[in-house]
Amino acid sequence: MKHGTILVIDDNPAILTAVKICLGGTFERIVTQTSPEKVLTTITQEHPSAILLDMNFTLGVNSGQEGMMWLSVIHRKFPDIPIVLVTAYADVKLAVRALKNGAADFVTKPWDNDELIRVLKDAIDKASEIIPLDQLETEHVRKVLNKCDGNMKRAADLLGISRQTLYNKVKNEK
Amino acid sequence: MKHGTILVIDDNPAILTAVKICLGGTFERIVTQTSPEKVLTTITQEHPSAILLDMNFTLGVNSGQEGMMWLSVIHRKFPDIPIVLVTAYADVKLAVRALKNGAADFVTKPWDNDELIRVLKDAIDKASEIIPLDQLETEHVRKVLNKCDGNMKRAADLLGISRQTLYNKVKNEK
DNA sequence: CATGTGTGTCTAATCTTTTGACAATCGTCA
DNA sequence: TGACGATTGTCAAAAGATTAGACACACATG
Repeated sequence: MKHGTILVIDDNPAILTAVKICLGGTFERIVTQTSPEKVLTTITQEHPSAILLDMNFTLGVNSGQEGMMWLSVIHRKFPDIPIVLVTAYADVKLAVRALKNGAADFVTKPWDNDELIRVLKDAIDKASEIIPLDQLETEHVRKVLNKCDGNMKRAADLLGISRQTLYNKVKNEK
Repeated sequence: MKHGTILVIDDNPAILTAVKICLGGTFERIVTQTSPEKVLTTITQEHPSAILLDMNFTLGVNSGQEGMMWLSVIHRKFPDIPIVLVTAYADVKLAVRALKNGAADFVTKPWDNDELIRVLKDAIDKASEIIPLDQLETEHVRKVLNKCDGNMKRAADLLGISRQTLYNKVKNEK
């Protein structure tokens, strides 16, 4: 089964062509763009399942700052769309910062085609996981209870529920 | 105010000494260990607020596999303790894999002392954030509703609640 | 235009949460 | 040790949320 639309942003048309060929067999639709300027509009129109974003657009500037900035802009506006960053200038600090800023993954040029496909698929799969409300609640309750060393009164306060409610929840989940 | 205990694991005693001096002024207690073998026991005893974990322990093996393996082991057992990885062999792929496996951050040797302190503080702060239950719920509901393009029936199904309940929730949160 | 799907609304029964209370337990500090 | 403060386990009654089921209505699609 083919996975949704991928939006690819890179200032090099040759790269865009290569990506289209590489991803065309796996994904339903590949939308490309050579500049990130209008990216928010494109996203609204195309509803991509994932975004592949290059990090350098100004000739001679290879710091990745631009990519990082667009990552933030897109991620703030569309937190549910996974963004995979791409750069030719591998840099550990940059990669770490990107992931901590919400990037789904970080790939260096030149990439391995199969790897790129896998990375995008993984990112989409992860982003489309849906957790039932009660499971989310149970997990969070356990976590907070842990942080409070089992002190139910304090945990209940922090969770914003009454002590008895927390008491019942942990009793039922056991 | 001094932040809790830091557990540092590195096979080089000189590094451990340097870390102790570097972190001693900022954190309450620095516990060190030259091998990750007994780390789970140490964690149970010391309840560290964060862990600083070197990635290479076998002489001549610098792939970082060992650190990655211990990251997984510790993270599975203590998902609430932030783990900062340290390596002398900077490698983008490795850093990305580490963060995706649950590492809180990734630092390369030689590090900047102030940066190391900041990274650990950030990691601890982030890990000790506690979100009230209703906020968590509201955010998750919005996210799922988004993914379902506003289709309440489907969203309610996926969330494991009735359509009416979801209807009331979104009405109240508006 | 007929059909299927989802919305907005209502009701009555059921379950959950809350507030407040009280004795029992636990740690700690004098 | 003894007293104190904080937390737990438990209960009850009132208030609130969730549920299934129903029904008319809107809306897209064939």
